[in-house]
Amino acid sequence: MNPFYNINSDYKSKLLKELEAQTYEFSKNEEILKKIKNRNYIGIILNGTIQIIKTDYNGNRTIIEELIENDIFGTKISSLSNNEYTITTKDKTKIIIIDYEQLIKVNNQSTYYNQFIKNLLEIIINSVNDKNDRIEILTKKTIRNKLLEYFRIISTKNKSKNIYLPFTFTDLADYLAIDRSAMTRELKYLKEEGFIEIKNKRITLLY
Amino acid sequence: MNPFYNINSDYKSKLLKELEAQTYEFSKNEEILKKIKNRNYIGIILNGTIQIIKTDYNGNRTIIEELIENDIFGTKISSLSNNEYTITTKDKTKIIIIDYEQLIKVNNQSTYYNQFIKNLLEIIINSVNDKNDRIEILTKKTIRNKLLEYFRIISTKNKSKNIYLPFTFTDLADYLAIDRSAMTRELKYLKEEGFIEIKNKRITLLY
DNA sequence: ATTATATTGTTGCAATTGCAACAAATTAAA
DNA sequence: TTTAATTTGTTGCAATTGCAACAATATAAT
Repeated sequence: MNPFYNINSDYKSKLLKELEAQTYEFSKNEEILKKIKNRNYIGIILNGTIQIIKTDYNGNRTIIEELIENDIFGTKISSLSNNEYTITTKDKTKIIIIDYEQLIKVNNQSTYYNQFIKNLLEIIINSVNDKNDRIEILTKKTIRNKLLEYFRIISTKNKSKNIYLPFTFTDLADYLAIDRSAMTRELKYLKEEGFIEIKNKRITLLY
Repeated sequence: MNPFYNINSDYKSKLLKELEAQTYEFSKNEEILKKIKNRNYIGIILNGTIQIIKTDYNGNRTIIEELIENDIFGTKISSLSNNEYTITTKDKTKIIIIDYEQLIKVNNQSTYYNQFIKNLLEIIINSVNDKNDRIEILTKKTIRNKLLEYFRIISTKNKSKNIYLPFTFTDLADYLAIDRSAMTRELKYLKEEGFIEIKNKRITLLY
């Protein structure tokens, strides 16, 4: 869903001006937004891809989420107040930053403002779904069950037995919060037992 | 935050009527809402406590979340379309159910409606925070680190070294998605090593 | 107050996992 | 196209964990 759905471009400009929204552009593999960490903000991705990455004191890297065009993120939405987190672009990326207090506290009764709030509500409700999926996976106790749950969710979402990994296997292990080599081992067993087939980044479910 | 913040009781009634909201009352330990599972809804807890509980095919029970007055839940917000999930009351509980499509699709430009949407937005943004915390914990690899992360989050939230468990140890194990007996063992080690002190449901951090 | 139910504590053991340390293969950069 | 960097595959081994099966407490119900 587009955050500016049902808002024409004149009103969109007006809205962004009223909210004192800032537009930023970043190139590939840039770590962004280190500066505004102490403010409470909501960000909207106009185009490109970002990853929210966590690196703990041991150096363990975990991909918290990968976001694309029209996804939103922000201090409250993505645990970004914690400074173990970084936001990194995967492509050339353009974003908009809106101050959260400004967004909520402003008393604007215009149609375009109300429509915008409603759009944000829909987007966030959908993003909560993704977090629930992640929790669903992480609560599985074995590596095998985490993998199968991950496959099930993607397969259901795309109505296909073919799963195209949106990132590397290394990243997948981070996402599932498991050891990479142990994951590779388990994938091998799943192949040997005839549950799946793997060709590069495409995994096919045979059940 | 109250979902009806800044909406007086006349407008509140009007709003709920326009949205065809349903009010339900349940007694303690009732499993609720089995009937409306195929509709997409948002629920608001007026008073009481509910738990969203998941029981998988192995019979493993996991508390997904515990919600109280003014919290909201719903199909998209809480993975409730999956029928491994149940909602159970912990106390006498009163809730309101609003049809999601009705809420979003209706074209109502009244102030109270817009205020309500805005309130829901704020509530959901805050609830996303809780899910992030849960993910934070679940991505820790050892039982010890899961426990310490859980303690850290509660302690930070309440600005206190004393943590009062909001549920039983059995439930805590479910919440952390770990084996209960293994958790008890790890808590014993943490006590022996002088990191924590436990008295009934109060855990004191000694570091 | 007695009984029934639920929670907590404990422990041995097998299974699973993370870790470390590589080699092989793939992808990106110079 | 050669070199560098990253990703993938593999395996032994030690550490962690889940599981099962209880006993001991604590809480709730009659």
